Amino acid sequence: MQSLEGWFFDVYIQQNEAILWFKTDDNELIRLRDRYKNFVYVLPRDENSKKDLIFRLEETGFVDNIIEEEKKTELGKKEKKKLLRLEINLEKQPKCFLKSLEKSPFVEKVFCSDLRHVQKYLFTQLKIEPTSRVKTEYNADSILHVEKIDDDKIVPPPFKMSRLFVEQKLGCSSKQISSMRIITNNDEVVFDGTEASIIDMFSSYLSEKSIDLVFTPKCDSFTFPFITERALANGIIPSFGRCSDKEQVRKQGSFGGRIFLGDIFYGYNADEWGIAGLVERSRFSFLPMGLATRWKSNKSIDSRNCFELMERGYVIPRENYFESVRSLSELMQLDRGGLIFTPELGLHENVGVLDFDSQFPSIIVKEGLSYEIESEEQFRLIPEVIRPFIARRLFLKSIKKTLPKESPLRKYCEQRIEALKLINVTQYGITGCCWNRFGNAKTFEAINKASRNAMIRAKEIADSLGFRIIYGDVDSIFVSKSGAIKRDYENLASAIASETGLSISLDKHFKFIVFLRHKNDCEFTALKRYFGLTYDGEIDSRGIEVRRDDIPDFIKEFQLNLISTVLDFENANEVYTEGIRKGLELTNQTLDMIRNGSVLAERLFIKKRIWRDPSDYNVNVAHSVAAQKLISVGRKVDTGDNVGFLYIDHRNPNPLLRVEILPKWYDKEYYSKMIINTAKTIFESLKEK
DNA sequence: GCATCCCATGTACCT
DNA sequence: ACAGGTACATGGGATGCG
Repeated sequence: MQSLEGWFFDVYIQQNEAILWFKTDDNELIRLRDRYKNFVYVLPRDENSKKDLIFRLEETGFVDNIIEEEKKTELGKKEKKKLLRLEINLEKQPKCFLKSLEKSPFVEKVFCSDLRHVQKYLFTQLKIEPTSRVKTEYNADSILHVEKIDDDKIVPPPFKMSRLFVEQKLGCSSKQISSMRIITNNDEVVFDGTEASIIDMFSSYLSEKSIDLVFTPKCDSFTFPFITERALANGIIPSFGRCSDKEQVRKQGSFGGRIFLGDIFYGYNADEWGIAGLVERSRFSFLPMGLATRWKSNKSIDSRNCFELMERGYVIPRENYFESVRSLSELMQLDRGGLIFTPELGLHENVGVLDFDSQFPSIIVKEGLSYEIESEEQFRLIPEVIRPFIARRLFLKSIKKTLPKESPLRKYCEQRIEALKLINVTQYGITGCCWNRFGNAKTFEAINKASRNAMIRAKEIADSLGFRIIYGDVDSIFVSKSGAIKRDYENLASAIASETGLSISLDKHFKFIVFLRHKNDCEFTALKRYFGLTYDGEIDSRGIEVRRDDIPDFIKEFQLNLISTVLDFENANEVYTEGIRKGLELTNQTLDMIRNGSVLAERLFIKKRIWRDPSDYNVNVAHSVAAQKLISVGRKVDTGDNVGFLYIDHRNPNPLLRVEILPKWYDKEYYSKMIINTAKTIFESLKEK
């Protein structure tokens, strides 16, 4: 018998076996095997059907074993039902068999049939989350025992990740690889030459550097199929794993000891720090990293839900996409989302921003809100699932405070916090979602209602203590009281916290904050748009040009400078007089730069995302024209890609001549207007009073 | 023929 | 396949005016 201590790196199912990879503390990857038997549960229509069913199942040869078990079949119901557990032989490719089972007249319902094998193995056999720290005992290459070891370190497991970028040859009729660029931590290598040599160098690189994770944009939809196809075209049999296990990349990116990650990195980044966040997501969702980067919120949370339920004796119903039909009157009184308090236009001084911490997750836990609203049991799924992850996030937040700024440890910590934040908050989003197999619109509405009540309560308390509500959006309130200091706002937060039972704290303390005029409807104040200066000297803003990725760098930099120029004074009066005067000066200087052509065209690039196939735009909008131009020079553009362009002649009657994808010159009039609009954002709600 | 208004389209942002 | 709420620029047709 041998044993190892290290990290549970990956797992996939091959035939009737689970293949597990561990990374030891000596940086060695070890491949071990474990038995795995696929199974589903069946509820027969009645006693007679059961006998018929068992008889017929034994004849098919798909089923190795039939066991009668008592299981809970419905969330929130105590009742257990007698089910048949069918153990299915995977070598016979039982897909059609499962379909016929669902349709069989003897069968009332089939359970656990739409879980992946790897999920069934993890949830019912191994019961350890991928990426966990483990101690493993094994004999030859067969697993005897795996045990989880607590891991509360901030540093993630030492998985080595490379980022891969594949470039295509332009202008060729058959697409070919022109080069590959690989970045591992701070080392960058570029491979070029013949396709065969590039692919060869890539494979060698992976094994020589002992890379564990490969991240490449559009892995499944483009990059991976592309390099595989090009390898084959060059007579190379693609091998990018550490062993010759059957290719699994299409399903979950597992390649025998190496994982090609998908491109979902919500709340964290696909960089050297991002592994910490990825590990959190993988552990939460109880999925190997390949799936954790491919499955979006609904499926990831569903995965954790299924694990928790199976642990408690439930079987998993099939997803069904039919939401119960609602009458018009029901739809009319549907509970809407969060509450917004409309702000007063213009400049405010001394404003405190109080934020409920993780408002929706906290409400779910505090009120015990879950899919099973009228449950017969104590157990509530969503609170049970969220609670430990709220606690973990709070723990990490407290650690973060002790870590020096810019330190690697702090970055790891932040990534973990971000990943958990996203998981926790999307729990709310999926409660009423029709793709959620447990979804329940009433639950969604109950959470909304509780959120609004908390806001209303917060407002009442603030009012009663003499604070003025300046603005509020879903889980934050902006309040002011003349002469109030930081301490007063903190006390208000405590008062609200003890009244509502929800944690709330002072997030920012603005010296000046400006709420803006609605540009389309200028009688009103715009929501979700403001800028201001805190007592710490930080500029903060929402919604305006500086916050937008489709605004050129030059413009954003100008607006940021403008805000500091205007607000950098002791009192409101000075802002209205000196601030505005200096701001106008800056605006005119900047306009001159645009008009005399001294701004680099590169700095005026506009970046927009393409949300549909470039060919089916109805209108010749600038970014669609830019996409068409990129395609015409051989570049690949699909939905989700960013296109960069700049206006060269925005009034040209031919939409194709308005924009250009290469920086040559720019339309001075267009960008002057942009500067003016950007300045207007700052000035227009300031000028009166 | 031109300016102006309104509306649909399309994208991005906020929590 | 996470939600709802919101702002805004742009293009293009309809409308009005001379």
